[in-house]
Amino acid sequence: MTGKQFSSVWTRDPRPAKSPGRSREEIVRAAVELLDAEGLDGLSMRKLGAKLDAGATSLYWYVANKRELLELVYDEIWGEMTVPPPEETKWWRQTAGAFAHSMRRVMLRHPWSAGLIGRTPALGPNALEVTSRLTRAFKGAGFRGLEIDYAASTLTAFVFGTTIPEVAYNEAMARDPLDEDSMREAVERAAAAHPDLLERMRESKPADLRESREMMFTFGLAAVLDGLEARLTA
Amino acid sequence: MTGKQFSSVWTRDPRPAKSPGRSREEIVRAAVELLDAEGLDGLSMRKLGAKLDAGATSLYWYVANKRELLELVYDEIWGEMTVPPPEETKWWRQTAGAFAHSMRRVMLRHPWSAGLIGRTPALGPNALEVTSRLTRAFKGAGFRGLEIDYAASTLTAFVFGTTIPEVAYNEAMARDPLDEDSMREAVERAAAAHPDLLERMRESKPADLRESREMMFTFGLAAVLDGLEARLTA
DNA sequence: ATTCCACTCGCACACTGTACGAGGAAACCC
DNA sequence: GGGTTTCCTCGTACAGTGTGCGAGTGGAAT
Repeated sequence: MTGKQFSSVWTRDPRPAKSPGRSREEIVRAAVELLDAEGLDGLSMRKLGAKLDAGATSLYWYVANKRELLELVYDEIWGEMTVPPPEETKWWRQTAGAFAHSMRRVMLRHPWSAGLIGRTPALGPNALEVTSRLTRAFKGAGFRGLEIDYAASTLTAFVFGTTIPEVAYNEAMARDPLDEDSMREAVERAAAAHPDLLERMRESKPADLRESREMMFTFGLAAVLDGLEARLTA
Repeated sequence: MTGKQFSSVWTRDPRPAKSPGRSREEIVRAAVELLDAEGLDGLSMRKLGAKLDAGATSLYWYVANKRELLELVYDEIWGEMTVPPPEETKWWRQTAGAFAHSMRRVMLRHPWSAGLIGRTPALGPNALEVTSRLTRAFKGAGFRGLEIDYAASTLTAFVFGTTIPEVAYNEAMARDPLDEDSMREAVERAAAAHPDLLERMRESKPADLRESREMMFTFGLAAVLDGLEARLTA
């Protein structure tokens, strides 16, 4: 009553798509390819049109605007996440952990997704399926009422809160590769006034960056799951 | 050796700023005002110039490019976070919790910061000060070596992983206010095939959104801190 | 008086999302 | 057959973006 109607791609019915000319699926597929190749900023309606041998504005027949296109593409991401059906899993931590790792891997595989997650409404069928499984897993764990949502939110918040900086670093590095040494030196200079930070930096070798992130992730994940479990017995 | 030099605003020396005409501080202050008023997309060099009675390209004397400007305003955000010096705090959870709440409040106060956190290198003096205090707090808690970093990262990942969706929702709502009922109905229709999700939705009243978020945050924060504490005694 | 430096800024370029409306092509009805 | 309607494509245009370039200005130092 107070505002205008909520609108999303998932709200409206899609175009009938009778003729086999172009279709939403085709457009979304091309968009994902473009995004994988050139990142979120690399996706423009003109480029996407060109990739499909179409005029830029032709796409607007299938999609109301770019935001809607992104909503569609966003749901593809959720489709790539593998969450074992909680009913077939003995331990809820197994479901939750599998989801967390899968979500992180998907984000690293499609770095542009980091710019969408959390900012785009996740109402597509794939997103709902994942959310449903997660909900069932936490319910099966023993959470009740709102705490089911809280627990699920806490887990996903950790995953993408951790992964966004990773992705950002990767992307920046891919855009223009930086000299590791000069970077390290610059950071050390900036942190000169903070001996504790310098100490921390010296202890983390730059070589094992990939492995170090993996360790960081499993450490944090274990902590989050432990913390959730603690909330159960309380 | 393998790439080019790392460059950041914090790497280079700022302009001498002799004449009292314009200065970095003034520009950054105006940029923050503009960002608060119009959001991240609302900040353009032309608008910022106009606000300062200057041509758009005049700003490029003080700042190499827009990214550098954003690095500068980004550090302002860190400056607004209040972290009690860990040496004066009895319990590390107090420091960590205060930081978490403060970070969230700052993000809610400056919604545009959500688009910067995690994507922009946090090398400004304010960011370093906060990081240093956090490091000291976790060290004081008993963490050793890399786990100090892991613990701190886990905490901040949770905070901004949780807060980004909040901010995104607020911003979308501010941009064009939506009818709560139509939104709810749309979501219910989308989730029609998932009875567990419908059940969850019906249980959460829309009225107490603000309070519900607060509860969600304290729930998740407690879980994360518990989980970290568990890692200590292991 | 001349040179130099710190600074300002207009113009231009290539790019963005998308509103609009003119067209084509095929499918339907009489 | 002709006429009308529906689906679909796309050229053009508009208002905006970051920023490279080079010309210009005012004051201070020589």
